[in-house]
Amino acid sequence: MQSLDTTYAALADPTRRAILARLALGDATVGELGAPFAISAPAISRHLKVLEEARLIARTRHGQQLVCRLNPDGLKTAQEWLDHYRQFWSGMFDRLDTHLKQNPEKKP
Amino acid sequence: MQSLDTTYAALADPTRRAILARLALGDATVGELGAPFAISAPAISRHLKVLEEARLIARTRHGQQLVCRLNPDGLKTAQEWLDHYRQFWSGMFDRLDTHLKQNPEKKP
DNA sequence: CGTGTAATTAACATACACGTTAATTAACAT
DNA sequence: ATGTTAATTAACGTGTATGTTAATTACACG
Repeated sequence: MQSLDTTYAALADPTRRAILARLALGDATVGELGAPFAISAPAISRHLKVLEEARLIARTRHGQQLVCRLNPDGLKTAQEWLDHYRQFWSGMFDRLDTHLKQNPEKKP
Repeated sequence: MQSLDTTYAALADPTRRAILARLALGDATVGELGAPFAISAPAISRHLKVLEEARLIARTRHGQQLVCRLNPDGLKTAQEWLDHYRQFWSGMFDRLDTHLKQNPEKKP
C-alpha cells in the first residue's frame, strides 16, 4: 500500500502513535514496544503490521527477535499532502489580513 | 473534539480528502460539495459532520443553504505532530550521512 | 398557509477495526 | 529430540464507520 488512506488510518490510532513516539527514541524489538501497553502481544503485532504496511516502520530479524525501526517514507507521504493545503491556508490568511487593512472599521 | 485521533481519522477517508481539496478552491454549499460524488446526500452530510468535528471545516447558514469553508485549526494540529517527527527523521538522515562519510567503502 | 428545495436526522444493513485466547511458526539452547 | 522464548497467524466477539432509504427540520416563495 502506502496510500494516503492507509497512512492516515495508521496515524489515527493512539497506540500506534505512541509506538512511533517510542521508536523516535531508538530502535526496539516487538516485545519492548509492547511492554508499556496493557494489551496482548497479538494486538501489538497487528498494530505493527498496520504501521509497516503504511511504510511508517520497517522490521528486520535479529536472531530470535524482530527489531523495529522508523521509516520516513510513510510520513513523507502524509506530510506532502498536508503541506499542499498549508500553503493554501497561509494564502487565505494573508488575503484576509490584506482585506481587513484595506477596509478598516467597516460593519458587515 | 479536535484530538489527533479525530483529525487523522477524518483525513483517512478519500471522499473527505476530496471534499477538502474542493474547498481549497473556494467555499461551497453542501449540495455543490456532494454533486461530484456517487453517494447519497445523507452520506455527504455525515462526512461533513466528521470534518467539522475535526475542525477541518466550518459551516455557516446563508439563507436556505449551508456554506462550507476550510478551517486551518484541525490541520495545524495534525501538522504539528508530524513536524515533531520530521525533525527527528532529518536528524536520523544527517547522522547516517555523517556515518557513511566517516566510514567509506566499508562492507557490512 | 401550502409547496418546493436544502440539508439533516432516524433506522437499518454491512464491512472493517481492534481486542481477546488458543494454536502455530521460527530461532535458539540443552 | 525436547523445551523455551519471540512473534505471528487463526478464530472469534464486539463496537464503530460508511452506506442506504425514509422521515424530519429549516428556509424561501407565491
